[in-house]
Amino acid sequence: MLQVQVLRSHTAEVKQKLAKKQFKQPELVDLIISLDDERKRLQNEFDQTQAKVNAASKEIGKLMAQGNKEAAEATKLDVAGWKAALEPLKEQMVKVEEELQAKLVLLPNLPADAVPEGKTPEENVVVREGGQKPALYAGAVPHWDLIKQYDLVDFETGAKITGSGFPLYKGKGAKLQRALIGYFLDYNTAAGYTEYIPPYLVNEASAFATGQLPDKEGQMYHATADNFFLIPTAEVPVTNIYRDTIVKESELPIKMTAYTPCFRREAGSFGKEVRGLNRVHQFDKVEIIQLVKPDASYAVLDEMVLHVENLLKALQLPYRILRLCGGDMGFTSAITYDFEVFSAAQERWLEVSSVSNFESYQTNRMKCRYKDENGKTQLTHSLNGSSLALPRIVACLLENFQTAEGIELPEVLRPYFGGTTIN
RNA sequence: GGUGAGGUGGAUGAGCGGCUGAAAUCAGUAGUUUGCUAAACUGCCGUACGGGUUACUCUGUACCGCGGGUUCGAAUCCCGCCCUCACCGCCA
Repeated sequence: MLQVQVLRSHTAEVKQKLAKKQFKQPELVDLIISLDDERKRLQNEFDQTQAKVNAASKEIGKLMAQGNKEAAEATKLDVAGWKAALEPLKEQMVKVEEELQAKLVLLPNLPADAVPEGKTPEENVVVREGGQKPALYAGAVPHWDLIKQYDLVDFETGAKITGSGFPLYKGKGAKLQRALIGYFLDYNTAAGYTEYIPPYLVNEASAFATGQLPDKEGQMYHATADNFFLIPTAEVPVTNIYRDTIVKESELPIKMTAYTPCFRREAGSFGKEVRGLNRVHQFDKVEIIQLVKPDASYAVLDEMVLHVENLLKALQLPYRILRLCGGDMGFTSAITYDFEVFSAAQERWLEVSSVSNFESYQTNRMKCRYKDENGKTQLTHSLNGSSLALPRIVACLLENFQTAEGIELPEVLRPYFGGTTIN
């Protein structure tokens, strides 16, 4: 979340940036500042009264030790009076603080200057394209047909076991998943990312820290008996490794990668858009995450974009990189690049990665800080990106590399797949 | 799941109603000295939110797993919860 201090010192600028993100309640900023004023006032009054109580309590101890019982009893009466005053103060303080917090989490992150103006996905800006769109042979079909033809994924049985959107990978389909995960992780660790296998369920505090709560609970599966949430992305458990920590400056940047299944309820959409592997409730993804010094975060963002781009190049997939406009960005992000690959048989661009800089928005919630060279404690910046999400990569691989004889996998995957062709 | 023990600052670990925001040791850090692939000595060394100054300093409050309670006063007593460890049970 945003820091109240920033709202205070750059009020007009904050409102202007919120508008770029299509945020419609600029008056919240003023409300938050006035709530914070009230909070300070109450705390000041509370602290001063509490200080009197503390001083008197010490005095009582001394008087008792001297055997001056009368004076001690008299002082107790004073204390009783102050304590009576403290109670309503405390109540108000808690109330104001809760309200302040409740309002503060409603403010999305501020967009970076480089973020284009715009409301809808149509206004996203294509930064660059790469790779070659393949010329498919005459018999080419969409991936859902290929999946049937080669018996790679059994959606019907997945639906029987759980529900629609829970694919059952099978045979070479399952092996391809494993190959991709292995390749992606090796690619990431070679670039200096430390591999993790995190828990796939998280508690409320973790879901809050990365911004899934309070307002995206509808997106997550909720294990109510224990109040755990199934992770929608590895970002949640992995970023939370550093919740409530102060790291040394020398430890930065912290680079982490993890494969996890991801669970998303994705309520409300259907049809061709979600056919086959285009959109599912459970999917596999390898994520990269960095915690860095604030002044480094934009260079790191570029580095991560390049990292993902090179991965797509290695897979020989036609791709394009979009800079999302203010209205299409996520709530917690300061700037986001989406990566799309061209699924040749569907003739559609499919999103396979999203790389974002969150600046200090997540780390402020998480209380992830570092000590700078002056010994001052500062928030780190956090970034993450998919490297990569599997289902749409699979869809694209199947469609783009199909031949009459089978699917000829790109070079880099062959050692992991243990073969060259799906047939 | 059952039983028992325990959760104190970066680590180990003392304190078990007021002198404790917290001993000691280690680690860290700044310096002094001797000198050499290091040792000795000295200082500093938690976080958050305030006040005041806004440069350093100064000052208030809160925090000893979390939340409540008792008390003039709680790390210290009581209750609930969470977590860790050990043993048993069950199990991939």
